[in-house]
Formats: sequence, C-alpha cells, structure tokens
Amino acid sequence: MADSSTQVRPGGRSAKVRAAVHRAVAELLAEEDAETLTLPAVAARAGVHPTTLYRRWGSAAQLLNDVATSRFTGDLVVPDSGSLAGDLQRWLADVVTDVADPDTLALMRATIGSGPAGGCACVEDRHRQLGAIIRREQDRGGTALDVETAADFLLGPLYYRAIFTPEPASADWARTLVSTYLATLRTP
Amino acid sequence: MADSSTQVRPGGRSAKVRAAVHRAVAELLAEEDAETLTLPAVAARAGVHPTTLYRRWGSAAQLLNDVATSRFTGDLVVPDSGSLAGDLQRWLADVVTDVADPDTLALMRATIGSGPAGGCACVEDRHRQLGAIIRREQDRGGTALDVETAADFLLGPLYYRAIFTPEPASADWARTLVSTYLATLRTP
DNA sequence: AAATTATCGCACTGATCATTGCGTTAGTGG
DNA sequence: CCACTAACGCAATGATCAGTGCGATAATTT
Repeated sequence: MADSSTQVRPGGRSAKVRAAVHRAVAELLAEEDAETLTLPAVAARAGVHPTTLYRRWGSAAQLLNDVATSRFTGDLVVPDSGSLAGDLQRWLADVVTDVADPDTLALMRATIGSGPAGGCACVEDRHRQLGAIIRREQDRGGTALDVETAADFLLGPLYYRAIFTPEPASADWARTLVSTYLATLRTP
Repeated sequence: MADSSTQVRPGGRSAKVRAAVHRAVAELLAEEDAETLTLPAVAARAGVHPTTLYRRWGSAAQLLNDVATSRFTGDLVVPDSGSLAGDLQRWLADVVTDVADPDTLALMRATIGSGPAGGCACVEDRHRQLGAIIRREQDRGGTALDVETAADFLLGPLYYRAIFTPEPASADWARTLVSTYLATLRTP
C-alpha cells in the first residue's frame, strides 16, 4: 500500500451484487416507466439492502448511467466482410436488432432523460465502431469518409425512429439506409 | 347543464396558474436535471400550492407531457416560398433554431424519459408540418414524396445530433441536409 | 346582482425516500 | 491460517413526497 488508500475489491460478492442490481434495473425498466425507478425499488428487486445502492451509486441517475455504459459498450463486434458496403450492412443490421428489443429501448430512453446533457452512453460505442469501419475502408485504399456524416445518415434515422416514432425499424429498411448513404457519396 | 357534470372553466385565474406552472417547469428544467422536477418543487417556484398540481396534473410525468404538448405545437408556421426546396430550407432552419435553445432541448430530453413509449409530443407537430409541405408540393404538380422518408433524412440527423451528441447543429449544415435529401430523390 | 360551482389554498396524515452510525460478513494479502 | 479492511446488512432518523377533507375565492350563469 504505497500510494492508494482505497483498495478496490472486485471479488465474488461485489460482482454478484452489481450483476443483481443491473438485472433489477433492466427488469424494472422493462415493466414500468422510469419514474418509479427509485433506489429502494431496485434494491428490493435485486434482493440487496438499499443502503448498498446509496453508497455505491448515490442516485438513480448515476446507477442508470452505469447500467447503460456497461450495456452499450462492447456488445457488438465490428464486422470485416471485405467491403465498406458489406461492413455497414452487417453492422447496421446488428444495431437494428439491438434497438428492436423493447428492454434495450426502455434503457435508452431512461438514460437520455437522466444522463448529462451532452453525449450519451448509448451511442458512444456506436460512433467508435463506425469510425473503425471507416478507418478500415481507408486502409483498404477506399475514400476517406467523415464519421459524423455517416452517423447522420445511418444512426440518425435509426435512433430517431426508435425513440420518437412508434413504428419499428426493419432490417431491409436499414439496408435501404446504407445504400442511400453510399449513393450520396458517389454523387456529390 | 344538460349533459355533462364537469364544466370546464378556463377563465382568468386557472389560466394564470397554468401559465405560472408551465414557466416554472421550464425554468427548473433549464437549471437542474429532470430528477429533481417534483410537483412540490414546481409549486414552490410557481408560487402555487402543491395540492393544485396534484389535482390538475396528478404526476410529474403528466405535467411534463402537458408542457411539452403546448410548447411544441403551433410554434412554427409552415412556409410557402413557392418551391419544395425553399420550403424545406426555411422550415428546417426554423427547427434548427428551435432545437438550438438549451431550455427547449432540456424539455425534449425530459419528455422522452417520462413520456409514453411510442411517439413523443416533441415531433408530432413536426411531422404534421412536414406533411403539409409535401402535400403542397404535390398540389403544385411535383412528385409525391413519402413523409416518413423525408423525416428520416431531415429530422433524423437533426434530432439525433441534438439529443445524443454534444455538437450543435448549424444552419448551413441543415441546408446540406436538405440538398442531400433532394439529391437522393433525383437519383434512385 | 345573486346563485352556483369550478378551482384553489390550507392544515393534516401516511408513505416513501435519503442518509448516518455501527456491527457483521467476506474478499485480500502476508 | 491469520490479520486487515473493503463491502454489506441492519436499525433508526429527518426530510420530502403523495394524498385527503374542508373552507375560501372567484369565474360563470341566471
């Protein structure tokens, strides 16, 4: 103990409590609205004492942020089909499948309402993945693309529909999105 | 009193209370996060007794929904510049200006978290306006366009950036959005 | 102007949330 | 195996929220 006074201890029990709490948040969010997501309610569902939640997370907003971060990072693998079109098609199809889950959507909506005003944990990893796909295309000798513009045309309509409109996003609609975006690249 | 037992009374006092409450909600949302938006807090800010809020709105979610509905309906006029491109350019610029306001954005984010899972009061009027623009173009003899697709390409990137990314939407970026969308119509 | 009643303020109560101090359990390193 | 301490459970407290009955105010009608 040369430097730090706080020594993290991620062994069995803490991890088990954390997993139970995360699962309880997901379940409660899927059942009822985000208004009733209080720390005592989560604790009762997870079989954990409320004091633990107050100490580890402090508030419902921070807990939601933690759940969303661990839920939306590292869940999708960046495909490598050999072409930009193939990579985008497969990746966006995976994103559509992910967003199509009502529980995932509920977590996203709740996170938007309680998270910080700029940036959201729901899409940070998506932007990284899109950047990786574009960088790979550039390494193959393809044209250098702007990540922001690609996100505008691919993630924009997808998340807009998921959050604001009741109609779900289908897989072939996502394919149309990709081909339209690629068409705009050829005709500036 | 032939039919109804409840008789609405929108005269002076009720309207004044309603306006004060709406203003208090907007102020509190602009200052702090949506977590602390409780009915007693709104009542204290508005100078109204909390009982009134419990009776008229019932919960913070319903109050938020009411505020958002009256805030996002009828605030923009549908332009009539003579051409589809001009109408879309001017209208989307107005939408950008509207979303650029931090207070408006805070109200949108809070409404997403507390509103019903399908559809949001923030965009319902936007869809109606976009439908009116497209219908007018069709009356002029132009091509019949799909409202959903137009919303995907215009409102999608705009609201996606506003909610998920910290970077603001500029006016000329909105112009790029419109011209790109119009370009995709000519090259299917 | 008088009667009617929707709406609001006030006081009060029960329920739930947020927080703290203390003892216990169980990972972690020697 | 033993000492150490991070992490948890428990009990108790103050604060705030949610809800109710009743009288007062003011908008609306006759």
